[in-house]
Amino acid sequence: MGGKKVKLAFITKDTARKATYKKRVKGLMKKLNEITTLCGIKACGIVFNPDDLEPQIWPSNEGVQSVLNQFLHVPEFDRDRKMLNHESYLKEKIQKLNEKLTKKTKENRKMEMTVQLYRFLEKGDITENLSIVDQDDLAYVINEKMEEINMKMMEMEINVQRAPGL
Amino acid sequence: MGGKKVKLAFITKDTARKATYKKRVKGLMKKLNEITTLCGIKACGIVFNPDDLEPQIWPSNEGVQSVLNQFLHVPEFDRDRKMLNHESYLKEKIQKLNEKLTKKTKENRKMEMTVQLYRFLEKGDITENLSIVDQDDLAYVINEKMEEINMKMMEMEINVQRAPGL
DNA sequence: TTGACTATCCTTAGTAA
DNA sequence: TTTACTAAGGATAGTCA
Repeated sequence: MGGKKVKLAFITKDTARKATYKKRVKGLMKKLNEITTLCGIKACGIVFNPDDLEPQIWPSNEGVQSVLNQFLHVPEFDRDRKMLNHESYLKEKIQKLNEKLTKKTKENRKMEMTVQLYRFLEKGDITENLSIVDQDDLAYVINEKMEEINMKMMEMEINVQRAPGL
Repeated sequence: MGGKKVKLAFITKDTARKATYKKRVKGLMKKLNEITTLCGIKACGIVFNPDDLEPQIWPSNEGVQSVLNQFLHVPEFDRDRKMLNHESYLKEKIQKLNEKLTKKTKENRKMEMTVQLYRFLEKGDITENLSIVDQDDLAYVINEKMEEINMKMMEMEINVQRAPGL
């Protein structure tokens, strides 16, 4: 029935460890969002999961911005180009480029989702909550909504990273 | 007594906010430590506190660095390239090599991005980018960057199409 | 200011569907 | 595999020393 005390040690059982990882990453991100909101500060976290190869980064603002920074760098092109005169190497390069393209496309889709969420934040579904007239309550509802959206974004990122074939 | 439910909103009272900050940062770092141990992964957290000037980092700077260094130790690209001297060997093994190189390049690029993120967070453009807190500005920046990304993608497609004819 | 206390709320390990 | 549940342990807001 859950809730047992857990020894602070590596969980050897694979399924249990992964389940714990998922739950705790989610919890961590929530905590980060909370301290960010409550204390009006900036914070971020990075988790390197060997199973995913790709680090998980949060929260939203800095996360998005740093992701964008990464997009701006497309390294390795010039360095590799000199190898293109060898035919087999050329084919290999094409393969690499295609893979890069695929990856970029997927990342781009992820970005689009993020942008959509931010637009949703901007314009706001506040009209849903027309019954609320008190300003404090309204601000609170908005905050909760933002939290909800942030959590959804983070969950989406998890799902995207997990997607087979990425 | 304590334990009251707290609204997720900026704590305006100075002393209360600082007290909460202190407690929650401690809690966060503990959580980070736990997930690191339990799941056998690497993680780090950075909290920027305007009052402190120095960001709170877990684990230590050196710890974060060493974490990243681990990932930087991907096998050398040049070492594998030497095998390409003998064309016959290359043709025999080209398929395997393609896969191997592609995989390593991907890993390498991911790590480069990670390092960029770390640098971005640690020293770099934090102050620059922190100025963007307004949602409108953020959305605008995102849109701008997405255009740049699309341009890059187009460039990449052109390169891919050109390559076979070179 | 810090540290200790503790009622109350929160997180989550284990389980089951 | 994910989702839902919940007992139990954990985190912490308010308070006092």
